[in-house]
Amino acid sequence: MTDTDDREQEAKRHAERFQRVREAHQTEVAEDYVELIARLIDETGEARVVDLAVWLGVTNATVNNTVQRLQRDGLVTSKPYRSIFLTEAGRELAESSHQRHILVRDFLLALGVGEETAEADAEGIEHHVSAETLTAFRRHLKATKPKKGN
Amino acid sequence: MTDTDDREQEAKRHAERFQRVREAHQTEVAEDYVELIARLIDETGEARVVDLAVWLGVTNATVNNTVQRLQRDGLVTSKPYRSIFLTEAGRELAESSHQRHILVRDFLLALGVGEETAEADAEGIEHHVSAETLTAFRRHLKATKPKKGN
DNA sequence: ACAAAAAGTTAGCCGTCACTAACTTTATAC
DNA sequence: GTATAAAGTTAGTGACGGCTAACTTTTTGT
Repeated sequence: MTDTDDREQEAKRHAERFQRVREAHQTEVAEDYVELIARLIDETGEARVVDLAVWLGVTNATVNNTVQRLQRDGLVTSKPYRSIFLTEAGRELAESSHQRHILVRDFLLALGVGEETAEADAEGIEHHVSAETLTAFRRHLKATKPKKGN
Repeated sequence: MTDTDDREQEAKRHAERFQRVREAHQTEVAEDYVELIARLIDETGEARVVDLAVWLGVTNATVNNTVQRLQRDGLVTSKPYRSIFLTEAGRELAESSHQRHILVRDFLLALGVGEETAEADAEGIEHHVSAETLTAFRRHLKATKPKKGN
């Protein structure tokens, strides 16, 4: 029954891929929030609920809920009616998410995708790119981009 | 106050990107299901709840709920205790999802990403790739892949 | 300094997508 | 042809991520 075994193995691998996608979904929101919080702090000095709401296109109430979850999960700290800060873990997650984001975006740009589309697609894609694929992106950028240094 | 206006515009664009990602999320599950249903029908003659459950790595009960939603949304038909069929709309969605899936996968393979990683990443990425980016992927494949017909 | 506006919070709601447990229906194996 | 196994269904639960409405706190403008 090697055929059956093969089929079962394939189903198993298929299922594992889907489980990985589901897991990625659970961290997406957290990554988007900390990335934006880091940016707002960097550019404006602080991250407020109302700014996150505007930049994410959701209501204040939604931001509040999410920030509480992030706090529960040790990514941010905030006291009532005050602005939001990143913990060390939050800062690290923000930094790695940001690096990945710009790599994906730059890769799409290098492929000839337009600015706004690259930015938009990167937002969705970045959460689903493995380390191996990121490496491939980097390799491609190095191979094609060097406009000056060649 | 052009600075403020610029900032507002940027925030607005940012928010729109996130809204697009959120919309994509709502269709992801539907796409994964119809794609798999089409495949199972093609390869085994029918799509049963238990097979979907195994291939997706979820329980029968979860598949049942989702299939009912898909039926409500006009993508599949099924009678109690019987196998699942695609509607015309479901078939079309399955076909376009499949095309997109193999394009993304082949693109990753062409970049030098390994088989299993390409397959896994494609599963997550495919739902977030715009038509423009797909075109860029196709262009890249044509430019690099032509092993025979050149 | 105080009224009005802005920001933040809380409560309650809803849909999605998971789960388990208990049940019914269909298929299978004598 | 009936008992058992497999498949499918239903009911109830829970987390997440969104919403509105009502409320409180802070900020702002005069």
